[in-house]
Order: sequence, then C-alpha cells, then structure tokens
Amino acid sequence: MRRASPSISDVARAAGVSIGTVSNVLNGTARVAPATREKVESAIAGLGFVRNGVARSLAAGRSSTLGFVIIDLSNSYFLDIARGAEAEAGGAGLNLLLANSDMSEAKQRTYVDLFVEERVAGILVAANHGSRQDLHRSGRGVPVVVVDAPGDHTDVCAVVPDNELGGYLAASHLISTGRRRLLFAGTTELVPVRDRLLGVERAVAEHPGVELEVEQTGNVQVEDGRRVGDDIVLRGPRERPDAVVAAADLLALGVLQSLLLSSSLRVPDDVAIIGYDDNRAAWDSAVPLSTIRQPGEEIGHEAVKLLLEELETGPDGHRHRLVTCEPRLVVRASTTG
Amino acid sequence: MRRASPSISDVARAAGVSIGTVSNVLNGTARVAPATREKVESAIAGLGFVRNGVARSLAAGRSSTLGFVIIDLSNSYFLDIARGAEAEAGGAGLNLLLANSDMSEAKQRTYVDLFVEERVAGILVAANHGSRQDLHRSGRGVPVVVVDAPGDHTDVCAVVPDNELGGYLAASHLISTGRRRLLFAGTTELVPVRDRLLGVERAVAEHPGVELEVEQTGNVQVEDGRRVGDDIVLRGPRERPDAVVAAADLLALGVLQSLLLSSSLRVPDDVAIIGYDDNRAAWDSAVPLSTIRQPGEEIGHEAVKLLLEELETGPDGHRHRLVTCEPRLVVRASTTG
DNA sequence: TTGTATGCGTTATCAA
DNA sequence: TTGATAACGCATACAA
Repeated sequence: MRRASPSISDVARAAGVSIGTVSNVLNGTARVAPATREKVESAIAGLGFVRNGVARSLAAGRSSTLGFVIIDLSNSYFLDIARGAEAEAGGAGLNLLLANSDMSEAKQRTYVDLFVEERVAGILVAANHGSRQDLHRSGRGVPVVVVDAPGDHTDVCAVVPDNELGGYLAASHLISTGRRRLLFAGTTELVPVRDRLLGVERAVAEHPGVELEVEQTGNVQVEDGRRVGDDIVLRGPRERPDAVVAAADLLALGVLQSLLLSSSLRVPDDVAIIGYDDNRAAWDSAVPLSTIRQPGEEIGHEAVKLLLEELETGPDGHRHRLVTCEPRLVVRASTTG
Repeated sequence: MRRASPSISDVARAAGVSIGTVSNVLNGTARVAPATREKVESAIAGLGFVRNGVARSLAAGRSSTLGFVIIDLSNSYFLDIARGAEAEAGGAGLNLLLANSDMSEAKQRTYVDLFVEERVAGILVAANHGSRQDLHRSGRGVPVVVVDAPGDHTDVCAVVPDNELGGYLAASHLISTGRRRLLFAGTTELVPVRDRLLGVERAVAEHPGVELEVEQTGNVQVEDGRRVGDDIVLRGPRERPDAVVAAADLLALGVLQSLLLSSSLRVPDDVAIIGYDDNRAAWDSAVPLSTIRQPGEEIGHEAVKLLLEELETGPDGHRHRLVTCEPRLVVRASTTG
C-alpha cells in the first residue's frame, strides 16, 4: 500500500529540521550548512520525495513551463519550430509542453485556455485560426507569441518565415544555373504561397529575358504535382518550361514522379525542379529534390526569446514585434546535373 | 497597466456572494439559486476571470491533465497514438499534453520527472529507453502506461502492436495473390522487425511450396531499400523473388524506386512489394504501396483506458496488464495488378 | 544558519 | 441555498 507522496514537512520531520530549511536546500536560495544539507538530502532520498510543482508555482506565483499549441504536428516544419523553442526554453530553465490542435480551431482555443488556466509562464501558438487580437486577449495576462501566422503585430508578438525571400532564392538559383523558362506551380489562395510567388517574380524581373508562367493547382499535394507534370510532358519542346518552382515539396515530388514515369524528359537535364519546405520526401525521392529549407528551429528560438523578453519587461513597457526568419536554399540533384 | 488576474474572492466581492458560492457555480457541485448564479456569472464575465488550475488541483488533490512523453514525434505512428489517447482522454474529461523526448533518454527522464512533479493524473510513455521497472518507479505514485515498448509487464501496464501478426498478414496476402518466392528485407536487430519476420515465417510455413529468403539491411530507410532493389534487378528470372516484404514503408519505397528506375521489372507484375507502417510516403509513391497499418489510434485509446482503470482502482487492487493491438492490411497497387 | 508564520487561489466541510 | 473556514504543499519574508 503506497501512501500519498511525502511533502516537505515530512522531509523536515525526518531530517529534524524546519520546512524552511528543506525548501532552501531544494531551491539553493539561502546558504545552508553542509551537514544540514546532507541530512535533508538523505531524508529526501529515503522518503522518495518529489517536490510538488503545483504547490510550488502557486506559492511562487510563477511557473517554469511554456506551452506550445501546434496546428499540425504531422508537418515536420512545426516540429522543427518546437525543437528550436525547446532548446531556447531549456537555456532559460524552462520546460516546453506541446498540445496538438490538429487543424481544429476549437482545439486550439481549448488548449490555449488550458495553458492559461494552468498559468504557464508563456504560450506559443502556431496558428492559422482566429485573429491575433483574439489570441492576445485569450492569453488574459499570460504572454502569447504567434508563430507562422500572417497578419499584423500590434497586439501580439509574432515570428514568421520570409516566404518572399524563399521564392526569390528558388528562382534566382534556377536562373543562375541557366534556366530561362520558369513555371511556378501552386495555389495562390494560400498566403504563404502567394508570398513565395512574389519572390519568384522579383527574381524574374531582375533578369530580362527570363519568362515566368504560373500554373494554379488545387492544393499542394503529390497528386496536384502529378497533374502539373503530366501537363508538361504533353507539351512540345518550345512551349515547355526548363524549370519548375513548386510551392511545396510534395507538389515538386508529384511533378518529378510524372516526368520520371514518362521517361521522355530527364531531370534536371530537360527540366529542373525545386520544391519548398525540405520535407523528408524531398531527400528520399528518386532524384533528390533541391528545396528551400524553412528556418523552423530559428523561428522557435526567436519565438521563445520574444516570450522571455515580455516576461522580463512585464506587460507594460513591452512593445509587440514581428520577427522574420530567413529560409535557406538547399541544392540537390533535381536542379544541378 | 494590467493587474494580476482576478481570483475567486474578487468575483465573490463583485457579485456580493461568498467564495464558496462562486466555487459552486464554477463546478456545478452544489445547487445554487438561478439569480445568484447569474450575478456570479456576470461578475466573472465583467472581471475576465479565469480560474486558476494550479490552485485548483492543489486544493482538490487531483489534476485533470495527462502527460504523454513521445520518443519520436516525427514518426506519424506516434502521432496517431497521441490522437487516440487524446480522444479517449477527452471522453473522460481529461486533457492530454505532449512532450517530445526526441530519441534522448535524458529528455525522456526529464519529462517524466516534470509530469510527476506537476502531479498530472497519469503518464503515457512511448519509449524504448530504460526498463519498464525504471519507468514505473519514476512514476512515484502517478500511474504510468508504457506504449510500444517490448518487455514484460509485471511492474507497469503496457500497450503494444502485434508485429508478428502484421508480418503474417503481409505474407499471407502475397501468398494468397499467387506469390511463391518471398523476400523479407529488414534488420532483425530491431525487435519489432524480428517479430514481423516471425509472422512472415509462420505464413510461409502454412503454405508448402512457398519459399522465403531473408535479406538483412543495415537500417530501414529508403537508401537501404534501394540496395535491396538493385540486388533484385541484377538477378536472373530464376533467382528473383516475385514478392518483397519490407520491414518498413521507407524501405519498401527504396525497393520500388530501384525497380522503377531500372525499367526492366514491373511492379507488381514481376515483383510485388508490401511495406509496413502506412507512412505518408507509402501512398504518395509512384506506385502506391500496399502496407500494414499500425493500430496507432487504438493503441492510444487502450493506453488511456488502462490509465483510467488504474486511476479508479487506485494503486492497490490494480494488476498491471499487457494489451496487444492488431495491425491491418492495406492493399494498394504495389501488390495487385 | 535556521525556524516561524503568512499567503498563494482553490476545494470541501460544516454551520447557519 | 449560502457563508465561513480549514486544508492543499510550498515560497518567502522576517525573526531568532
């Protein structure tokens, strides 16, 4: 029969000291005599005492854990953000707990509320639901930082990737390796995709003689890419692009599969392909895909930094900011023969 | 200037009632007059009161959140388990918080300890580090259920997939569709893979005339699969298997890519391929892969059920159990022409 | 260096 | 139906 977990006063009694002293050795706050410390420590070990974090944060009025509400954990990009956030938090002695909102706005709300109720030190939200104002208000005092969500930043701090730059990098790479007829594939209904296209257009504009064609896809999955690829295969050499900028790796993968199956076009000889995101799928494909790697970890780091900043300055004196992180070009076989 | 969040007593004062009454409307515990309830509720809304879960669980002596320490969130299998666990927990009015141990034994320990300190109602651990005894002890009173880890179950409840059955299902499917020369690819250093092979052997043994060959791979990644595929391509028609059971989808994907690139062998006409896990990669491949789908969600459900059971009966009177969940065959184009 | 006492925001018990 | 009050386990300020 296992009794309820021992408390500090149990430890104090066993060690023959006061609870204040036990608390001191636990936290290293005040100076405590080596002999006393030892007594306390052996009492702790003997009783199998584990300090109660609940009582701890109630008494201290602060918590040492951060909450991260993630919209899509199956996307490795968000996991990278979580890794970065975890590392940065760890450096500040904070733990990071995750919650999977799984594309559901209701769940997102539920978990944000949960973290607020649990009075975590701060909340990260990887969201595309609700306005930032809503998120800020739902924080109700506990600082919130939004990650990877478009919008303004007057009410809440946010960290986003520079999608425009990513598009620019992708197109510039293709152009600098001699490509002149670019096809951008993706759906511009998605804001990030729209931004990527903007960057592609900027790169093209810088190079007279380079042409750009935009092919709208319903979504950015493999099957959408296959359709784009099938379309390209059917074209004559004159109407055919010599490079494809896909708005996402899965899309690029579909294009690649289609071209490879047709066996009439070679990658990258006839058509170069570059994706976006650096999914695992990108480096596992038959021809490894060049891509734009999202600055996931960096975003996580920056987001927690923002949180810590707000934690230090307090709600007043804190000015909400927007931090932008730069993606990076990753060159693989699909763009360089 | 935002002041500290209002407490129950602030609400009580604003509503002109006692804190006990506020607590009652908050929890619906005792009967409270409609008029009083209304006063309290408008005070809550007016002050923007959010109840303090920390004080709540300290006073109540119980928490309504579960912790799940996951070894590899980038594996969608574990995410499925989390989904199942979340659903089951939600049904019992519990929330599920996640922690990513990211293959690190130290992190796993840290997060288990954190959850114990925070006195969550129960802990799920998807682990392959440490013995189950260790895990049980580290729970220190809060119930722990281990998920997807081999070993005995005398000290802690556990839920595992039936890998032997999975292997059996895969091989039986191939045999029943006319294949007679099976090649099993994988590394038997991994216990789950070894179990899958056992099932394959059982199916083969049931069908005299069917041959089985085992090819050891260093790992179960795409590149390992490519090597297997390259090997198959080089063989003559007489030494060549007519079906491949890959221990994992990525492995199967590599085999597929190799065969497709060679364009001398057709899938599934010449060689059928079946994978394991039902990764996204499996349905996105050029020829959609048949596979064995892990019972992830079911495992999550069962794990939380075990936790709830232990929660109800208390530490005594609870007998630790091992629950096994059955994987399912998913037939796609790679095994049926 | 150590002990004592108060309060953190709830829940829960008992009176009113 | 409501109010008063004692825990819950700890941190912390202050006294010794």
